[in-house]
Amino acid sequence: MSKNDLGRTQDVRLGLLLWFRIARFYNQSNRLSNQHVKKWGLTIAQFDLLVQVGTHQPLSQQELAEKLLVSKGNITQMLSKMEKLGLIKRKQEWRTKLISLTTQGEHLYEEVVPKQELFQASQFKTLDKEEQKQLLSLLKKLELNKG
Amino acid sequence: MSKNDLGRTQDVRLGLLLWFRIARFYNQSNRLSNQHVKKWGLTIAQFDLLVQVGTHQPLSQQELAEKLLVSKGNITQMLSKMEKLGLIKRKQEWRTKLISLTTQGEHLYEEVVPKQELFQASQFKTLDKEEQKQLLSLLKKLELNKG
DNA sequence: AGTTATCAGTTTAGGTATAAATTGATAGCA
DNA sequence: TGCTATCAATTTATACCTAAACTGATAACT
Repeated sequence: MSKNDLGRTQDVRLGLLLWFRIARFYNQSNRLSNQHVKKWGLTIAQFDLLVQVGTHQPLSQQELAEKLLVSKGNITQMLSKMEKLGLIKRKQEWRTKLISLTTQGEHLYEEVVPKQELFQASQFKTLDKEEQKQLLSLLKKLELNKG
Repeated sequence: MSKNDLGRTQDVRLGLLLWFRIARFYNQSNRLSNQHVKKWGLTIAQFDLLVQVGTHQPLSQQELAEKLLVSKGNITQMLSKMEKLGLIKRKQEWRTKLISLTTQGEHLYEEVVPKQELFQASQFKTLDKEEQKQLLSLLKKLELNKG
């Protein structure tokens, strides 16, 4: 194995380690968050949807899918469920359906969102403010990958 | 709002931003990886399982669940599928079942794993080596949260 | 031997997600 | 008017994942 190959192998290993750490943190954090919002009968996916609708209402299903980074099909399914739960409502407007919170949805929003956000943020408490900023800037740089 | 509250609000916001960035990167990376391993008829979950079995065989389903950070029930389901595909085999050994790759599984492993690992690692290419190490150390610190 | 605890794996029920094909409505042009 | 493009949302088929209850086998103690 040449010196160059060795270098590349180590780069791959570092990349894999990074990937593994991120996946591990993400999954664990998700599990914890799920347990947390269960108190209000919600799942994390439903909570995220509640936040986006509450923050940007009214908005189309298309927009919602983009904000939540999921497929349109997924949105259709989740909205059906949350419509049944009485948390959101759909209103046909030309070709699109505008989504907004019901009164009940608004109440839940006010009740849960601040608490869950606090909880979410607390998962980074082992890092001080400087480290958090550093992490954020590295993550931003990572996203340049997209194009 | 007091000066103190303002500070706390900003901490929460930073935490939320971090969470959002990580989720975004994780989901996107997963999607891309899924597209990549599809060439070999695999999904990312199946690929991950293939890697763990290939690296640690023979191992029990319990151990496999721990390595992959998923539930035992999930392992049961995935193994049934991959057994049908002829990639892995189970062997009852006392109370546990020992999992290992079939010949076909071995072949696929040799074929796919190096390529996919290269692909996985390449997702961090917008960071230089120093930045990658920095990111890794921040992520490690994050994991202390667990206990 | 008989009772109880423990533990690996399975089952069940339900939530989340995708890709790909389809529907149905609007828009724009021949 | 009629044809075609387009586009939001839905449907379909499939995969992943969990929590919680259950099964069945071994261990371990009296």
